[in-house]
Amino acid sequence: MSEPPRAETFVFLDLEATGLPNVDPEIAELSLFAVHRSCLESPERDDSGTPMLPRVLDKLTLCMCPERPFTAKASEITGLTSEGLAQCRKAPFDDAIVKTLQAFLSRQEGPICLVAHNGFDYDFPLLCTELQRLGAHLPQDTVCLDTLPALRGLDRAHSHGTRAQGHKSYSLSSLFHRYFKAQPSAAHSAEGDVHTLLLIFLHRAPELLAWADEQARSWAHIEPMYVLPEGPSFEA
DNA sequence: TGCCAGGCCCTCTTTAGGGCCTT
Repeated sequence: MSEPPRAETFVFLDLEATGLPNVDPEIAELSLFAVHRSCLESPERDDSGTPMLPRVLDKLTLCMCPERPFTAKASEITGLTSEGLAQCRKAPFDDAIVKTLQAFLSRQEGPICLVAHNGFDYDFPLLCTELQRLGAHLPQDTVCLDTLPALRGLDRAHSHGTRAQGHKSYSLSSLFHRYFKAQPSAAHSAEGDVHTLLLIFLHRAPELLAWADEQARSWAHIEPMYVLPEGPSFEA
């Protein structure tokens, strides 16, 4: 198998949605932080040596009102409700969102690598579902990196089969706590979780960049989480 | 009443089971 193209921009991504894959969820909030490769290769650090967020950072965060209801748990942890989003006159994930997303990505030097935690099983297929519903596409050379299997794989390689890994948690908050000895801020807001994800990435940037260069998957290979039933569309 | 993901990983494994991870 040939190696993926070397990404020049990494777009860190998180979605908040109406539930888990078992309920065919819809996106209610998305957040993207775009960081050029050069800023990840040599991150700035504070006096204690902790990596800091790059100064040059494009951000995009949008809320949208899904057509289907939130599960109780999804509303509880995200703080989002259909009523609240509707009250603020938020439209669903529509063509305007797609255009904004595409414009955001077009500002970044390609190829782009989308980065999400558990992205292969959640964020990427869900975003793919919403884009497919609208007949929209991302740049053809876009690739994706899932930090969950990447970090597990890196740790496994380091442990050399000594079973040192045990039952270590690889949730976003557990990783952050392990690396920074602190609780992540604003958990389960899309922007908060992207912030946490980016700091986790920076903590192990050289390894993750090398992982991405070898193992990032083409966006074209991402399958939608679910396919919406065929039905008449009365939209103009 | 029953509806209620799924691929990956670990171990008390491989003829399997259970938990993680995302909202």
